[in-house]
Amino acid sequence: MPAKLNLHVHVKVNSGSGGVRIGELARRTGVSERALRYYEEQGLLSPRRLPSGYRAYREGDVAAVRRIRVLLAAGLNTARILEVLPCIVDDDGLLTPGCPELTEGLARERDRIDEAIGELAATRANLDRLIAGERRAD
DNA sequence: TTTCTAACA
DNA sequence: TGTTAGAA
Repeated sequence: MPAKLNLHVHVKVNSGSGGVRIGELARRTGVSERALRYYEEQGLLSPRRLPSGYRAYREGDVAAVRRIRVLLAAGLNTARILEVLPCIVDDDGLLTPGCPELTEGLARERDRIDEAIGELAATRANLDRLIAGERRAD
């Protein structure tokens, strides 16, 4: 039998209400309200405002926040995420580079991390020697 | 009760 | 990012 690929096209658009408020979005994503407001400041989210001044998020923002978290966890800063987001393809939670140039850019981010790891490893080695009371050979 | 902005013992 | 004060 052919591979079973279940494509849940949850086209669940907004419920009739005015939108998701920050408290609920925070609960549903596990991200603090503080962080959600920060993402907005960085241009990563742009909820509309209710006459009360309260932020009204769209249902899709739940997934948007998850994407942001994945990217942050990958070491990208908010500025980088802002420019990279439009090239990201989200297949039900699976994020993949949508543009070829993005893949290259991310590979360089990885190299940058490798360098950092190398420097930390060297620093740790120096610390080990210091702890062991190793004496220089001169 | 919830959210908002602004600011930091 | 957390936390918090003061207001709506």
